[in-house]
Amino acid sequence: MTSDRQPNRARRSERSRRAILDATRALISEVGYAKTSIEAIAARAGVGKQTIYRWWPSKGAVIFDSFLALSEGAGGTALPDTGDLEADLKTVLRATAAEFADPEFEAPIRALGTEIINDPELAAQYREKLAGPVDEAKKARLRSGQEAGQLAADADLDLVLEMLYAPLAQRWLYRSGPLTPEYADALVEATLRAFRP
Amino acid sequence: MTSDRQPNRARRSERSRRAILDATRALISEVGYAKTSIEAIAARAGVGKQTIYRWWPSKGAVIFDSFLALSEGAGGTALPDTGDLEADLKTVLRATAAEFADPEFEAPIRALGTEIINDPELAAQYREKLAGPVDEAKKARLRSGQEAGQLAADADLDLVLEMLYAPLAQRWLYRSGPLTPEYADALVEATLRAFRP
Amino acid sequence: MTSDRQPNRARRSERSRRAILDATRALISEVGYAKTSIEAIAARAGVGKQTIYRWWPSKGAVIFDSFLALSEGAGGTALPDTGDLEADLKTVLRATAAEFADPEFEAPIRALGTEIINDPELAAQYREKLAGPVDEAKKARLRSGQEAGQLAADADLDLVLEMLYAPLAQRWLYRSGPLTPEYADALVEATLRAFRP
Amino acid sequence: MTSDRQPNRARRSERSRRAILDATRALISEVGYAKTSIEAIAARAGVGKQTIYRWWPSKGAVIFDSFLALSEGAGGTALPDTGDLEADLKTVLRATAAEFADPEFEAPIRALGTEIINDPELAAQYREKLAGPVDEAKKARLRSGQEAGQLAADADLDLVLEMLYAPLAQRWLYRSGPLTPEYADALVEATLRAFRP
DNA sequence: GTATAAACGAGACGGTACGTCATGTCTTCGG
DNA sequence: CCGAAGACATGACGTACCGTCTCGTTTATAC
Repeated sequence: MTSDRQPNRARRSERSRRAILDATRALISEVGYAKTSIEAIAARAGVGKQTIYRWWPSKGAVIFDSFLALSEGAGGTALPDTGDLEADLKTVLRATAAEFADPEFEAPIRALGTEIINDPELAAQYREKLAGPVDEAKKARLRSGQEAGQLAADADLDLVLEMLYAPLAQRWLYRSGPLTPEYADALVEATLRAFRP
Repeated sequence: MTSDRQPNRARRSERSRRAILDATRALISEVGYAKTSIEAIAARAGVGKQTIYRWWPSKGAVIFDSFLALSEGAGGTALPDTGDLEADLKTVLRATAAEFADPEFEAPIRALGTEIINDPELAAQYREKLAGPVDEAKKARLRSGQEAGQLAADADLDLVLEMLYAPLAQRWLYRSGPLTPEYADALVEATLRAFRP
Repeated sequence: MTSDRQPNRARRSERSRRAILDATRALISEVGYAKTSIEAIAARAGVGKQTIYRWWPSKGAVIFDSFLALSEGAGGTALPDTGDLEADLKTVLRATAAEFADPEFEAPIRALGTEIINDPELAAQYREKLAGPVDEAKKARLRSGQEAGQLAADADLDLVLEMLYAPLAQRWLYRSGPLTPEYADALVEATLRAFRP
Repeated sequence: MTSDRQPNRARRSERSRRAILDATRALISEVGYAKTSIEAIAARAGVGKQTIYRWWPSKGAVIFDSFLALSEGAGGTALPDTGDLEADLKTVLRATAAEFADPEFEAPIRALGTEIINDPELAAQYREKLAGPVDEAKKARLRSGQEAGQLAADADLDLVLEMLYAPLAQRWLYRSGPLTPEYADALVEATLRAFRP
C-alpha cells in the first residue's frame, strides 16, 4: 500500500510483490471478495503469509494495491475531444455504463467498494491514486467545453462531474436500474441542460 | 428476513426477535460493522445462536432487518409541500445532508451498504422495503411540482431523483467532499434547471 | 488432563477424546515427540484444534493423558511373589530393562520425560497417576520380603526402590550403558546386600 | 559444538561466539528453555542468525556448548580425600544435593536434560565432555578407597557410582522427593554397605 | 598497503505451527 | 417442540520462529 513502515524497502522482493497482487486479482475474480482470504492469496502466490503482513496493513490495502497495479498501465486517460462536448460525453458515459455491466469487472470493483466504505484511509488513497487522475481528465474535457461556450462559464466542474457520474454509479451499486446507452445519453442531456451557458 | 423456511412461524418468540434486532443495532453502533459477529449478537441478546440461524439466512439479513425494524416506526414519509418545489427540495436535501453527517448514523448505514454491495438479494429487499417507499414519497412531491408547472411535464422522475440524491450519497460514501447546506442547495438548483418546463 | 476448567464436561464427546488420545500416541510413535504438533493431532483425529485446546492446557497434558489412557487397562500391577525376593526382583528388573530396550516404547517414554522435566504440575500428576500405583505394588512385594526376613526390618522401602530402579532409568535416559539382564541382576544383588537383615 | 563443517574456523569471531553463549545462558535462566529461541539468542547477542547456524547444527548444540563454556573454568575436579571414604562421599553427595536444590541451576540443567533425552548424539557429547571427566574424578576417589580396603576389591565402580548418584538425580528430575543432607547420607551408607569388602 | 575473500550484522523470504476467534451444524436439556 | 446453551468440525486470523538466502560491511590474511 505504498506504506511507510519499518521493513527495509530496498530489499523487498519485486517477484513476491507481483505474485501477491496477481493472485489477489485472480482470486477476487474467481471466488469473490468475501471468500478471498490472506491465506489463500499467500498460497496462490507461493509466498509466506508474513510477506503479505510485512508490507500491507490489511486485506483492503492488498486489494487496493492490486487495482493500482492494474491501472498503472492505463496511463493515457485523456478523453476524446471532437469539439462537440455532448457527443463526447455521451461516448464516454456509454463506455462507462458498458464497463459497469461487464461481469468481468463486477467482482473486483465491488470488492474495492466494500473496503472503501469502511476504511476512510483507503477512501483517501482511492481518491488520490485512482479516482483523482481520472476525474482530472474528465474535468479537463469539461473545461475545454466551457471555453468553447458549451458550458456555463461559472459552472462548478466538480458538481457537473458528480451529476454525470454519481447516478450511474449508484444504479450499479444498488442494482436499482438498467445501465443502458439511453440512460447514459439522458444523463448527459440533463446535465448539460443544467449547466448550459 | 421475513423468510420462507420450515420453522413454524406461529410459535416464534417475539421477545427473542426484538432482542436480536436490538442487540444487532447496538453492536454495530458500538464496535462497528466488521467486528459485529453472530456470536456476539446472540450473547448480547441472551439468545442461542441457533435461534438466529433458524430465522435469518445470513448476517446481512439480520442487519437488514434491524434497520427495517427501526424505520418501521418512521411511517409518515410524506415530504413538505408548501407549493414552492425548490424551497421544499432544499429543505429536504439539507436535512438529508445533515443526517449523513450525523456520526450516529455513520456506522449502521455503512454496515448496511457493505452488505448490499455484495448481496443482490439484499439489494432487492433494500429497494423494495426501505428505499422504495421513501422514493415514492419523493416522487409524489415531484409530481405535485410537475402539475404546478415547476417541472417539465415529460421529466423522468426517477432520473430527477437520482440526479438530486446520487451525488450526495456518493460524496458521503467515498468521503469525497463536504456535505454542506450550500452543496444541497446547488444540487437542487442545478437539477431544477435541467428539468424546468 | 482431568482438568478443572469451565466447559461443561457432561457434554464432552467421548468419541473425540479417544480419537485425540489415539492420534497422539500414533504420531509420537511414528514421527517422534518434537515433530508431533497439536495441528497434526487434530488432523489425524479428525477433530477441530479447539476441541483439544478446550480440554487440555498444553501439548504435554495431551501426551500425558494419552499415556494414562494406555495404562488404565493395565490394572493388575501386582508383582510375582514366589517367596524368593531376589529371584522375583531379578525377574521384574530384567523385564523392565527389556521394556526400556524395546524401540516401540522408546519414543513415547522419552516424549513423556521431556514434558515432565519442564512441567512440575505434570510431574506431580505423573507421580500420582502413573508412577505411584506401580511403586506401591513394588513396595508391597518388598514389604512381603521384609516380613519373610529377606530384607532388614528397618529398611526405607522408598530408598530401596530408588536404588533398584534409578540406575536403570538413568542409563536409559542418558544412554550411558547397556541394559542387559546381567546389569539388572547386579543391581538387585547390590541392593539386597545393602539392605539385608 | 566443536563441529566439523566447512567454514574456516581460523577466521571465526571469538567475540560473537562468546556473545552467543552468554546470551543463551542468560535467556535460559530468564525465560526458561522452551521460550528460548535461536532468534532471541541472536538478537540478544547482537549477532546475525546465520552466525549461529554457521557454527552450530541445532539449538541443543548451542545450549550444550553454553554449558561446556561454563564448566571449562571449573577444571579442578578432584574430590576430597581425607582417608575416610564414607565421610568424603557424604560431603560430596551433600554438596551435589545442595547444588540441585539451588534455583539458579534449575532452569539450565533442565534445559540441558531436555535436549539430551531426545538427541543421542548430544547425549554422547554430554557423557564425553561433561559427565565423563567428573565421573572419572569420582571413580578415582572410589579406587583410592578400594585400595584402602574400604570397598570390595571386585566392586564395579560404574555401578557404585550409579547407585550413589542416580537416585539423587531421579528425585531431582521428577521432583519425587526432598534432597536433604540426610538423604545424601542414607544413600552413601546403603551403597557402602552393598559394596563393603 | 592494498586486494580479496571470509565471516559478519541484518533481515527478507517460503514455510509450519501456534493459540484464538467466528462460522454454521448438531446435541442436550428445561419450560 | 421451541429456545438457551454450548460442543463440535472447519477454517482464517495475525504472530512467532524456523532454517535458507541474499545483502552490504568489516576484518584479516595473502599479495
